[in-house]
Amino acid sequence: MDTLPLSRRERLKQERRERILDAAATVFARKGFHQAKIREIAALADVADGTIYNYFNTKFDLLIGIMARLAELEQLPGELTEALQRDDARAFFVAAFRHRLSRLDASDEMLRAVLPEMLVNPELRERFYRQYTRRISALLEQYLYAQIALGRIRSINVPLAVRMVQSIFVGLLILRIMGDPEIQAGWAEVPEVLASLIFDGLAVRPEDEA
Amino acid sequence: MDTLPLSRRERLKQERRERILDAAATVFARKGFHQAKIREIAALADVADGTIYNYFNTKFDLLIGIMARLAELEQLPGELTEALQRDDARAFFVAAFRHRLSRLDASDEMLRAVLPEMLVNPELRERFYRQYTRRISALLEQYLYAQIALGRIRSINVPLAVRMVQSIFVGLLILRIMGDPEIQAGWAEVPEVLASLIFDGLAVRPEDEA
Amino acid sequence: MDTLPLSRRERLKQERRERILDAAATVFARKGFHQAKIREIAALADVADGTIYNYFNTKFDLLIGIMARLAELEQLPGELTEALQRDDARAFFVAAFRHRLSRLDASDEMLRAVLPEMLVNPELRERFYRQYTRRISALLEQYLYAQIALGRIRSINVPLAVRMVQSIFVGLLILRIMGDPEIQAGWAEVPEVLASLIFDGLAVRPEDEA
Amino acid sequence: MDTLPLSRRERLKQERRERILDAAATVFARKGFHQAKIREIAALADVADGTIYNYFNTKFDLLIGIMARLAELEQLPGELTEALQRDDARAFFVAAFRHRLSRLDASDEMLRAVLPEMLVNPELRERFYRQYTRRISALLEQYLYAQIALGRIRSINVPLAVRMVQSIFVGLLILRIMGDPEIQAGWAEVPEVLASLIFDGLAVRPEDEA
DNA sequence: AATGAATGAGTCTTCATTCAT
DNA sequence: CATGAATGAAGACTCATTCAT
Repeated sequence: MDTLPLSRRERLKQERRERILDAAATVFARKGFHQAKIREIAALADVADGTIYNYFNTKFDLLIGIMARLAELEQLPGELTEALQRDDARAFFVAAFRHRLSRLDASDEMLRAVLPEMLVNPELRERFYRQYTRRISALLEQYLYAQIALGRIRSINVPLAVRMVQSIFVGLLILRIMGDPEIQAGWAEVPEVLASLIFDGLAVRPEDEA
Repeated sequence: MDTLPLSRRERLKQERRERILDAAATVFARKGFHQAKIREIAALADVADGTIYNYFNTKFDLLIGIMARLAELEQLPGELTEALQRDDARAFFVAAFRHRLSRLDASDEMLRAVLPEMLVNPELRERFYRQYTRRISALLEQYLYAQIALGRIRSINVPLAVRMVQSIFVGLLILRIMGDPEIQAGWAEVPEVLASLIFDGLAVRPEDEA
Repeated sequence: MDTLPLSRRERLKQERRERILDAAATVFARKGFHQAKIREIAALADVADGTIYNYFNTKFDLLIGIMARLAELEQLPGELTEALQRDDARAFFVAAFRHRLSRLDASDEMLRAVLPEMLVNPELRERFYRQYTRRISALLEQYLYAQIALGRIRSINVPLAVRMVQSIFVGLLILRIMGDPEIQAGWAEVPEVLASLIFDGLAVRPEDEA
Repeated sequence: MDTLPLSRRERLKQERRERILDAAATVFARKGFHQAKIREIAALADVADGTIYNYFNTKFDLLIGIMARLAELEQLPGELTEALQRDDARAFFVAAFRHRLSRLDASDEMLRAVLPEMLVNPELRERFYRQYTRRISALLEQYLYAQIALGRIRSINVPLAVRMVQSIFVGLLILRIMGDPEIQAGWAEVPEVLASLIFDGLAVRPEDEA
């Protein structure tokens, strides 16, 4: 966000901070927060143990740092807004799903780092919810309301439907972490199948029977 | 499973084992595996620290024990098989969803205890996947194939669709853990909305427009 | 010592006590006092853990019990007294050495059980010294003085010489515990070589040179 | 061995390591390996408990470290080689015995620390045997063979005789640990009496009778 | 007396954090 | 600021001993 010219020293500090966060995300994702040792993170970031504490007050703050980054990544999806204009509602959904999946991919490591601890730590949980989950919910709600207003999708309990769609993404992430082979093999097809499921529904339609 | 009359001593041991597992699930769910202290679990189970080790070799084995219980709970869903016979496919889905949600409720604490650590521990993950996730997937796949064969739902990529449905439940569980207020408020309506979403789809239907 | 007829019950108790001591000696010898677990001893003695405490107050008392047995074994060596009468002093020494070595063999397990802990525990050490080491020293001193009086061996610092001879046996025991292959291979020849060393000496004698 | 100038930090680390080993040897010698608490060792070495683990991985490794030191002390005995040249075989033996006894004195605490545990722990035993006992045996054997070749001592079963001589030293060490008063009082005379015993033998000689 | 499960004090070891250099 | 060794609090686990049955 800040693109002002920084002094060389400032820039180095910034870089080092990033290196530390990267390392932390990697190690947290690999071993979990509690199994991860500061020493490992320091080694991976190629700094001394103590140096980490010049950038972060506690090990926990590393998690907070990672989460902040995650939130940053959730930029306004200009592409989506564009897609929204298009006529084909189904195509929009496929695009939207694909977009979110790619986001998941991009932040996969960070999510793996943050998620498990979040389930367990109320403070982290609340932060995450405020900075991340709720934002996305709000965004999705807007989309749905808009689509409904445009007459492109049926009227539905929007807040709940949004949670379910979010649930799917969260759940997919977790099934993937769990190593489900079907998910891994079919990852590329997920957006299409998801659209088929959610947009078309499972019900047999008159036209299908035709 | 074994309902033979046990000696008094045997019965007491069985009970104590259960009390310990209950306590472990509660504390794990509340604080997470690593934050949970054996002493807390012992206190809650009203036994001495050492007693726990007469029943479980390590703290980790408590987690395994909880997971085994979870798997046990996944009995054959006789009710579902019944529901399957009914004509109304949509009603079946609502029933099925309601059934699974109630299962989630019943094992909520145990799931909260096991899930976070599972995301982080490969051994646990694999066990859970084998004992729990995969079983449910298989069950769901059977249902879907059967429903398709009966012409009650459209043909679809079954394995992937099943993962998505599972994802929804996993995701709902997690959103609920995260304390999302909409989920909590609308929990009772979830089965219906879910059916509407997945069975009917979001697409505007000709008849809707009528 | 007590050969009075005991009641059946008394006899069973006596036997059980012996079984426990045997088991303790075996396990102590194998793993050392601190590594040995009461449970192992109980298992080997084929009694319950708690039963051991009906016979001995503490684990340490098992060691004391073993030591008492060792002391009992050190009976008056009638054979030696006989040998003492014989003319051939050298033959006497060989016999005496052989006798003591066989004693070592007989109480090998108990010695292995007691010795290491003795080096470390002053109470045990003192007991052992009083009950065992000092007795043997006294016996040996008598022999030596007698032999010197009979003109069969040279005059020498008897107390110190006795300690050295004892040292040899203790040292041999330890080298054997350490698994020295030469000792093990040559064990049978030890008495002869020892006599050659101690009785004849290493010095070249005029008659040897002849 | 390494006498290169070390950085200040390196030197401090070296010193601290030595201090820890010293403290460990003292406490082990006093209480035995299992009775010794890390906390005591740390207190005696004037470091924090955790610091010990910056230098040694386990408590057991302290024992290994002590043993390594013991082995280091067994330098080539230049003095002995000299003594070997002298004509008087008996004087050589006295010198040799005195030398070894002084070695024992020097490493007394370390030996007390290591010996009892060695009798009980196969790994330690084997290490000690390889690094220490066997080396000394080999050295002694060389001496004896050389002396025999020089015609200064009688031909004898060298390997076994060497074990016996070693046994004496081991045994003396143990009798001393046991607090035998004669040994302690006569310690200074031991080399002479030992030479008298082993070199001259106990047998009455013609010249003695003269 | 025998049993064997319950007890809980005791200890090694880990590792986030501090701080002297 | 970077370093990395020192710190010491914390906790899982062991096992001799007790005691209800």
